[in-house]
Amino acid sequence: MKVKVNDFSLDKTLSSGQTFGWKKVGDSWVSFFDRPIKVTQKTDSSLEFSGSTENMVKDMLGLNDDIERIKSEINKDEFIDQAINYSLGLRIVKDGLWASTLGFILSIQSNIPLITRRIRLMSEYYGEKKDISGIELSQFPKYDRIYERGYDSLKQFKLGFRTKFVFSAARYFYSHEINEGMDLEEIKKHLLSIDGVGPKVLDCITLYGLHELSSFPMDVWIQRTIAKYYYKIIGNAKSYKNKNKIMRDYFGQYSGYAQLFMFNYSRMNNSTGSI
DNA sequence: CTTCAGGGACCGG
DNA sequence: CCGGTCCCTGAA
Repeated sequence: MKVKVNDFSLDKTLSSGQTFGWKKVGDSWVSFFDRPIKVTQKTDSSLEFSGSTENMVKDMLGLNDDIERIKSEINKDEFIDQAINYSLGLRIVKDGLWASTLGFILSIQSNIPLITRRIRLMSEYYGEKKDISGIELSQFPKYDRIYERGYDSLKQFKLGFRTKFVFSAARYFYSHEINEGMDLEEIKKHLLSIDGVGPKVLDCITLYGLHELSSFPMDVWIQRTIAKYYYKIIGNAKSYKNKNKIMRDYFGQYSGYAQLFMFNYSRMNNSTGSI
């Protein structure tokens, strides 16, 4: 099936470090969260997909966002204007609660290639395997499998201090009902009670997992960037919470896109974060 | 060989 | 609010 797109780059979107559940095979990208999906960008304005409905695929890839309006709303200054122009085609994904929780716990003190590899190895061990038109896919590791196979099984992935975080998250999802239909504040409360989910990881989960576009995760790169270019509005605010509020008030309801563009832009000159 | 930083969280003071 | 510590990997 085909879908028309504009201002969209599948490569940029899926390799930008916001999602770790997609793999590039040839010219296509494949994922296996709940079901196997294959997406190929044919031209700048056309996408081909299989394995899911059009609306589901568009939802996962941020294609239902009014990108033109978003860009115009967050374009508050010259710096963000540069970041926007540098990030043409980049969208915010929607990975769902569990996938983003696992991904961003694994992202703690790590770089993108390392996170991607951890997810791949875990998928091969925990995930169901399926053969889709010649491509063998392993399912994204599910929390119930992780929990049931136990803590010791996790050690083989050498996650360091993240091992207990991952297990804590798996156990929490296993024994609590959390879903996207719940009130956002209630979801946040659940997530924060997981050992390994702090303010930054929480913001990543709401932004890239739930597609809550007003979230503004602040990693070390964003913190350096705002210290350099936004010191005037940051003032003497120091805590994560205070700086976060200032930036969200500044960029508004689509702050998340400002964050992604800034991250993408700041990562440009960084070798360790390269793909 | 050693050193150091990588999309932080947690704990103690 | 601040500083130390946590585990592992890859680059220098």
